[in-house]
Amino acid sequence: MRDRFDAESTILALGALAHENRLALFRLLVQAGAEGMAAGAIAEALALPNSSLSFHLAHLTRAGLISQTRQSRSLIYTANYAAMNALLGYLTENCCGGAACAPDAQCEPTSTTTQRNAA
Amino acid sequence: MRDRFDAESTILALGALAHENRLALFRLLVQAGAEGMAAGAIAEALALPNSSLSFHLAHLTRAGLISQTRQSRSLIYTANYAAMNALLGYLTENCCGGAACAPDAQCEPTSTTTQRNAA
DNA sequence: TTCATATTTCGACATAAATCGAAACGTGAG
DNA sequence: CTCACGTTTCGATTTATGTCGAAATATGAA
Repeated sequence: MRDRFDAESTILALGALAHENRLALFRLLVQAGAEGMAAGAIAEALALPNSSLSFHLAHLTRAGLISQTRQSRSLIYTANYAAMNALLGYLTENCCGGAACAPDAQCEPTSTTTQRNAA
Repeated sequence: MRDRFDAESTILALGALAHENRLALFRLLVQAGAEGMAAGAIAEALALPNSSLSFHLAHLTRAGLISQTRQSRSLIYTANYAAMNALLGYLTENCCGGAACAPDAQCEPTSTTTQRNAA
């Protein structure tokens, strides 16, 4: 994943997060850390019908904020911290005058297992 | 302006910024600093019809990201740095696991005149 | 192969967002 | 008062987004 966003990627990411269910979904995946969560577990946690959830997952994926890996029958989704950092980077650099802003907000997964974020 | 955002304000602000014209508009106002810009000047800079611009200005205002003051016949719009900081604060605190994030991105207007941001 | 499970895609619908000309509004000048 | 100016609101239209059941796809088990 690229670690800098341009205006277009930024709009895509902002739009992806600018929705009640998707913001909650992304936060859930952030909490879940590097292990991620299966679609079914997410649907249950957020009390969403599978088809609706799938729609939102696709939206966040398109924006590069989350990614997918298959684990047997389940599809595991994980938050993409690099993309989140890129988004914050763009906002602080381009929407705060560039001047008096904190250089870069840097975020890392609260990794609980052995796997690390290979984005 | 409140200096912490909750999920709802965050969604509103994200949605406001998640649009080509509005992101450009907000950036323009950030560059303009504390002096702000008149609606007409913005319309010209962004090459937008007045009515379209007005729609976007209202959207950003509703989200608390910009504010309005009258100066004779003109309406002057200025970026609301406090709101931007609140947004960044929410994102770093709630969407980065809270843990390994930079404490708070803090942004200040690149004030060129004597007035300061009284938000 | 046949079946159950996990998840996505499709289709139909409802709702919200964006666009922009024309008309209305507020403000100051003559 | 009347007029010009800067800006917003209105109205009509187009386009995009969100929702969710039902059907389709992919994986693994028996």
